[in-house]
Amino acid sequence: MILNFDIENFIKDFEKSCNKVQKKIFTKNQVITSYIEKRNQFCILVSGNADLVRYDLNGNRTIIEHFSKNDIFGEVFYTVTTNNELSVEARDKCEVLIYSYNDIHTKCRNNCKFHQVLAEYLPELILSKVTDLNMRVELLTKRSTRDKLLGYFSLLSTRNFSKSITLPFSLTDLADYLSVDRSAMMREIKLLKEDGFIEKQGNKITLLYK
Amino acid sequence: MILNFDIENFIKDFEKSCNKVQKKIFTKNQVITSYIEKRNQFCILVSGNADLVRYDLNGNRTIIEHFSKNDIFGEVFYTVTTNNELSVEARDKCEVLIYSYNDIHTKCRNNCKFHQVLAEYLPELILSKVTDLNMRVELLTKRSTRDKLLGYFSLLSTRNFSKSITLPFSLTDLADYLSVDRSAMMREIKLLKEDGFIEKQGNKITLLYK
DNA sequence: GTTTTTCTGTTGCAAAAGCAACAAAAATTA
DNA sequence: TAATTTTTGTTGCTTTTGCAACAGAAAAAC
Repeated sequence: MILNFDIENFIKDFEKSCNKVQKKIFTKNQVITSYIEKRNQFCILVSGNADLVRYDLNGNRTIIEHFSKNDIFGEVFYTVTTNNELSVEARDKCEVLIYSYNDIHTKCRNNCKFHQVLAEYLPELILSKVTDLNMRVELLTKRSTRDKLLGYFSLLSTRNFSKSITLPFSLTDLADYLSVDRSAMMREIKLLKEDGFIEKQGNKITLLYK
Repeated sequence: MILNFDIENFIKDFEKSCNKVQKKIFTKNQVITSYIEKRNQFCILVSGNADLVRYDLNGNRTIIEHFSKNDIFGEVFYTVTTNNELSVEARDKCEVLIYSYNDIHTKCRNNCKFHQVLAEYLPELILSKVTDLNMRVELLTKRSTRDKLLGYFSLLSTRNFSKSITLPFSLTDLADYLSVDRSAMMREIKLLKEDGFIEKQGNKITLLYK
């Protein structure tokens, strides 16, 4: 997430100014949080990578969202229904700020600097999440696996200002992210190579089209 | 969208206090706005229904989002890429507030009441959009047409506190919203009836499960 | 009230995607 | 470094979905 302010510096300066905010460190594969109804947890990922994951009744795993530095998550953003088992899993070492977002109008009792600054930047943080989610919807509404793959690749390409991209996660995870069967996706990647759309070595992909 | 404040009253009181805000009325099938890069339009739907629609190169139409009273939209929320043709179309008579969201920190020069109140409620408005989008992602990541349909039906059912629901749009639109082929969706609805999951008369559906 | 348009419901066939299973490669852990 | 686990790549077969086309119903326009 690209922001106009440096969240890391902001945190360094203020994290100790409010005792309602917790900073926690998680290691790879640890569950950072599970989404539980009626709790208003709000988290900021200060460093590392994490995924919001759902396991459905058929055993399918879906990566609902992928989080990297500066991304925000937590059940404030989610209407939790009982048929979902949602949790945020650390992909690598993660530093996370956790606090409860009860009401934007209720200022922190301490009237601390942390909450003041956060309140100021909150709209931008959340707005940035909205644009992320809209891109996600854009991707998921593509009708075919091929279009999902090409859409995802060009998204990364645009972000990195380069025709060469490095996938931020494994192909297994990519399938769970695009919500398609892994083997079917692998087949489609092979066809994309054969049809001259892409070149691929490991998790590095070069776009040959447009 | 369910909010803690009444946007309609808010608008009645303040809409004339700021000359940068426009109120426009649209009739059925009119294009309210097209998403164009680098313009920061922000819109509030005061009344009526509208859809954010994309037409892809294969002629497929997708309803990216469905908007009703109090929903917000505009390209501030969207990273517009050139391969998308996105526009918001009025489903019926729509009252829309339109203004430019350049920077949350830049206060309106007039220092008007409108912008003051809006700035206060903006986080809530946007937050509510995030939860909407998350539900949309939840739905779109379902693997089969059947699961998408059942997921959508239970969503409406939960919202209305009733096992009987009335679809907010036509079946043709529903297919475009779930991003599936209409005839395939109709077949699946038939199977859901035959399997005793639902009952259907017109656009009213009764859930028989759970 | 008639015409025109849109929507619903259905079907046969084609194409795409899912499933299952396996071997090889790579990465991780012991 | 060896053993174990995870990931990648592949394929044959099955199921699901998409496409195209059409008729009747419903809604909208005239």
